Amino acid sequence: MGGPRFEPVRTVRAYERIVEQIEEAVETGALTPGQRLPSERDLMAQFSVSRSTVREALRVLQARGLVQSRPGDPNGAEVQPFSPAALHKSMTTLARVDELSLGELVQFRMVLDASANLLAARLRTDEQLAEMDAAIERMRRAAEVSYDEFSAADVAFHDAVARASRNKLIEISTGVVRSIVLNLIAGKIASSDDRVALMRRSIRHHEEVLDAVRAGDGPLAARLSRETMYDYYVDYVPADERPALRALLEE
Amino acid sequence: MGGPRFEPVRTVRAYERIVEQIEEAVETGALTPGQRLPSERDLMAQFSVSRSTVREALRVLQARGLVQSRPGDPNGAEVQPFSPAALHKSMTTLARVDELSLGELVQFRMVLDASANLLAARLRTDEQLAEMDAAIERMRRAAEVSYDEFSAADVAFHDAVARASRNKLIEISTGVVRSIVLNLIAGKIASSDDRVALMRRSIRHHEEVLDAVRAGDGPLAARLSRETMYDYYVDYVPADERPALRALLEE
DNA sequence: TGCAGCCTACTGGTCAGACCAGTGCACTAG
DNA sequence: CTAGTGCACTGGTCTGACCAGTAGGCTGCA
Repeated sequence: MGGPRFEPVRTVRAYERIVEQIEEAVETGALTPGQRLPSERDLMAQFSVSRSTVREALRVLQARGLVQSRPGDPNGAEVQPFSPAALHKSMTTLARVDELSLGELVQFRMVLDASANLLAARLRTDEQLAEMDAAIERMRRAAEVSYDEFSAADVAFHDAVARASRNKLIEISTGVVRSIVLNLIAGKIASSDDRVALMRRSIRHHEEVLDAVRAGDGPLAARLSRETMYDYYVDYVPADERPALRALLEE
Repeated sequence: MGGPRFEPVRTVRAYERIVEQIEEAVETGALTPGQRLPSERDLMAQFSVSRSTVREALRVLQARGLVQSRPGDPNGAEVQPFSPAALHKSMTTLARVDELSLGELVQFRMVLDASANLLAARLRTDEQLAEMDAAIERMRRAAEVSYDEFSAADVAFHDAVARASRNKLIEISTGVVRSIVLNLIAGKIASSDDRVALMRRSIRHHEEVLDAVRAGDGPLAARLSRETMYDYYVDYVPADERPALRALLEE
C-alpha cells in the first residue's frame, strides 16, 4: 500500500476523440448553429484518420442532434441549434423499454404543468396572457368540429403557459412528455359523444386556470391545472394507478 | 385540387433502416438486455449491406445507449439495460449549449424533489424510511469530516425519497438534473467554515423533511423540501434569478 | 489425469480506395 | 441577360484488407 494510485485506463476509440473535439467546439460556442463543418474528406485530413472513422464520429454527433448532414450538399455537415429531439428520443425509449406506465407519465405532466402554472401566474406578460386567451378561444371553436384541432389548441395553451414560466427546462420537458402521452393515448380515445363532453369540460377547466394565472394566484393555478389534467386523462389510466394521481391533487 | 394527396418522400439511409429494426427489436422485447447481437460480419450478411453501413448503425445505437460493443469480444454487441446516460448526455448538452442557468436547474430540482417528497409521504414503505434515516445518519457523521462524503450521503437521501415516490420518471429525472447541478457548482463551494455551517443547517432541514414524510404529511414534506433546497443553493444562484426561486416557496 | 500455456479463429477498430447519385455554381450558348 | 448545361464536389455505400485483442480449444508437460 502507499504506492502511487493508478487510474484504470480506458482505451479510447479514434472516433470518440473526434466526437469529443467537435462536441467541445459546439458547447463552447466555437461552432455555432448554422455553421458548417468541413467536408468529410477535409476532416479526415485534419484528424489524420480514415473517412470511415470520421463518418462514425459524425453519426454519433448526428444521433445527439448536434449536426446534420445532407447528401450532395457542397458544404459539410451543418451545426444544429439545440433541439429536444435527442431528449425526446431517449425519453421515448425509456417509456418503451422500461415500461413507463401512462400513470407515471401523466403524474409527471401534472407536476410539471402545475409548476409551470405556478410560475406563470407570477411572471407572465400581458402578451403571453393574450396568447393563452387566443388558445382557449381556438379550443372553443374547434371543440364542436375537430378533435385534432382541439388537441392542437390545447397544446398551444400549455406551451404558452410553459413559456411564461421562464424556465427552459420546464418548457422543454413539458413538451417532450406531453407528446409521449398524446402518442400513447392516440387511438384509444373515447366515443364521439364522450369526447365532446370531455372537450367542453376541459375548456371550462382551462378558463378557470387562466383566470387564476391572470389574477396572479400561483397556488390556485397550480391546483386547478392538476385537477384539469387529472380529469382529462383519468379515464385512460388503469384503475390501480389512479390513487397515485389523486395523491398529487391534495397538495 | 382533389387529386390524390402525395406525401413528401424522405430518402432513408440504409443505416437508419438497420437502426430502426434493431431499435424495434429492443423496444418490443425481442431483444432483451444482456443478449448479444450477431457479429458485424453476420449482420452485414443479414441486412445485405456492407460492414461500414452496419457499423454506422451500431454507432447510432450505441450513442442512444441501446447496445455496447467491446473489441475482441467473440460475441457481438451486447444489448444494454436502459440507462439514463443518453438522457443525461442530452440534458447536459442542453445545459451547455442552450445556456441553462443554474437558477433554472435548481428551480427544476425544487419542483421534482418536492413532488417526490409529496408522493413519498403517501407511498413510502418502512424499509424506505429506514434508508432515509440511514442516509441522514451518514450525513451527520460526514459533516465534520468530508464534504464529498456528506454530499454522497445527501444524494443517497434524495435517491431514497425519489424511489419511494414510485415514479420512475421522477426518479430518473431527479438523478440526472442533480448530477448536472452538482457538476456546475463543483469547485465554487464556499469557504470551509461556511461549508460546515451549511451542512449542519442542511441536516436539520433534512430531518424536518423526513419527519413530515414519516408522518405522511405530503404537502408539508413538499414545502420543506423546497425550502431545504432553496437554502442550500441560493448562495450559488445569481441575485437576479433568486426571485424566481422564491416564487416556488409560496405554494 | 490434471493443468499451464500456447494457438487459432474469431471479434471489433481502422484504413485505403472506389463508385454512385445528388447538389450548387460557373460557364456557355442562345 | 437569361436558360441550360457541365463539372467539381458532396455524402452514402461498397469492397477488401490489416491490426490488436479475446476466448476457448488444444497440446504437451508434470
